[in-house]
Amino acid sequence: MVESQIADTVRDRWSTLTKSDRMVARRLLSEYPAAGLKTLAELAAKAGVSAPSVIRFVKKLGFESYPEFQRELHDEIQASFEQFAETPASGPEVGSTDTELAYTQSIGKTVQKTLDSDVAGLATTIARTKSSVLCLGGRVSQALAMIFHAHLLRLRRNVELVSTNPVERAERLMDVGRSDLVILFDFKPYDPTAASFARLAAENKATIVCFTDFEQSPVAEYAKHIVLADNRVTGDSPSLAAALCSAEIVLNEVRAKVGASGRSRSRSLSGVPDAAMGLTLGTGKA
Amino acid sequence: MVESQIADTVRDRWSTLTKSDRMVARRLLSEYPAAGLKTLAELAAKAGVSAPSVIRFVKKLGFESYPEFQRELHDEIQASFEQFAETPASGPEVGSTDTELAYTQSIGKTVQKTLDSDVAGLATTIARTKSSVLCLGGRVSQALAMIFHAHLLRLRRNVELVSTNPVERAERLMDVGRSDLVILFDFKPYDPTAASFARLAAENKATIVCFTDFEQSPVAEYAKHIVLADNRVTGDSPSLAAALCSAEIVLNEVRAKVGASGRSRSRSLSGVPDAAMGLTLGTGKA
DNA sequence: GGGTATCTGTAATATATGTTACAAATTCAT
DNA sequence: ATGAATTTGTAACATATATTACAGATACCC
Repeated sequence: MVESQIADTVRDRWSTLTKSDRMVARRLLSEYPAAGLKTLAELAAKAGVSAPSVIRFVKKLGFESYPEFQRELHDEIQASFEQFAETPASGPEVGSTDTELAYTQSIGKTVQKTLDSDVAGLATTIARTKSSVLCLGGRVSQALAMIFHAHLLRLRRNVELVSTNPVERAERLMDVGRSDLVILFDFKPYDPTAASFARLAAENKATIVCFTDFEQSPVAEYAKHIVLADNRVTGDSPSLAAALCSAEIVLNEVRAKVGASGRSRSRSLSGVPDAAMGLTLGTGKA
Repeated sequence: MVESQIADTVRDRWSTLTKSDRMVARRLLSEYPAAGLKTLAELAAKAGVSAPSVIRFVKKLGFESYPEFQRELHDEIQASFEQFAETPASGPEVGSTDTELAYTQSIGKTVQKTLDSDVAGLATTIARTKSSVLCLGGRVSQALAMIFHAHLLRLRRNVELVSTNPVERAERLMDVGRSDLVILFDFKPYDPTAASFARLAAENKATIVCFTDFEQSPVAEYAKHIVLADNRVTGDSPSLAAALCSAEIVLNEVRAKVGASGRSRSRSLSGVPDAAMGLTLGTGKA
């Protein structure tokens, strides 16, 4: 299926969108493409913003006017329909037969998407050692936060893994401020705790980074940077493999940014018992 | 293919349509569905008829008005998109970047290897509810153990995540016996704690399962089942993405084995957690 | 904390849109 | 062919729509 050009543009420019823009974007993506076919006033009402905000949104995406935006959308829909009409009735069944293909496609899509997004900007933000970094995730995705934390620890200081314990989270939240960078991993089924944490952290002016799936966790609304990963590999159960890939890509970018300073830091840690993680070991033996 | 309700209606009523009606119908079907998304005047012009003719046409199809006709069309398009969203991307390797290729190849190799091994036998072992299951990993790979544990918890009972704390591990070890299943995740650089744990558990006649990389952790020596995953994606840093894939594949196999009984268990767990978290975190200042 | 810049909603406005009424054109039966 | 029935286009109209200008609100930066 053709990747949606407009939807992609929205996701790409996410970091440049204002609060109202994002409300519109969220509504548009969550009911794509039908939401964009409605009238200006209707879309505005559904998104919970005023009509001019929608106009500003579409103009920011590069369209001259709302009607022009709709024309583009029509073309896109038409293209999708025509493409699908050609497709023979083969291959909708993915999961059970060819797991390998499902995985490689999912990961391929995710990696491509991650590289297309503003990884460099995100890496710069993360590499900024003046801020403190807090890593946390949902019930399952906390594991990703753990991995991210473990690696980032070797690249910069002031990196912290926030416990899954709600009480500890609430306590930690009291000290979150402007100079903090909150990195959240939240995949469907979304964790309400994560959303609460993000909201309150955002109210305290912290910078939010969100790793989530294409459906986008509610956390994404508060996020300055969003990293998307496909989590639907087979029909069975959501996968975090692609998410881990995108996290690793970001980490590699941060590693490149940090460069020499990070390497010396890594060396200084290497004497700690059983803490070696081979970040600088390359292909050598342990 | 999706069945278009509106297009079908048009074809059904073809015999009742007048000359102008048919001009509109032909135009609509030949550029379906985009033609119906345009304004009344535009569709009329394209069809070569007057605006009122289009109105009469849609009313004849059973719609109250032209806007209502469009709303129906929107719903239909939305339904189609949601259905298509689940189909995989067509091109497996087109315009691939180096990173993307590295990941897809690594994962492809891993998945293939995992499927070739005795996943079914491993899944049967894991699904055997009489035994207790202990999940644990190394410094970083503990995260994989967490994910595995979180998912397995929904499929069977007596699943436990062993802390990374060496003291707690030693304590837990005292109760490990013949009926226990120890699932270890250990990737380079290998965690000596994991190896010790495996050795002692093996001495106590526990069954060992080991997820590791191609070089094979020392833990593999004691293992009844070994699941291998490639961890060298780029030169930068070892990756756990492929390992996660293999873990997910095993989990899916267990899920298939467990079947109905696990599903009811999953349902009973779904509402429980996070209720208190919402109370703790959700009542912040506005 | 005060000043600046940015964002957002309200209200006014010109335009476009769908609809209706009616008359001209076409079709069909006799 | 002629009149009745049906179909179609023109023009007027009320409404809805997208857009602009402006001012209040908010966020940001020294």
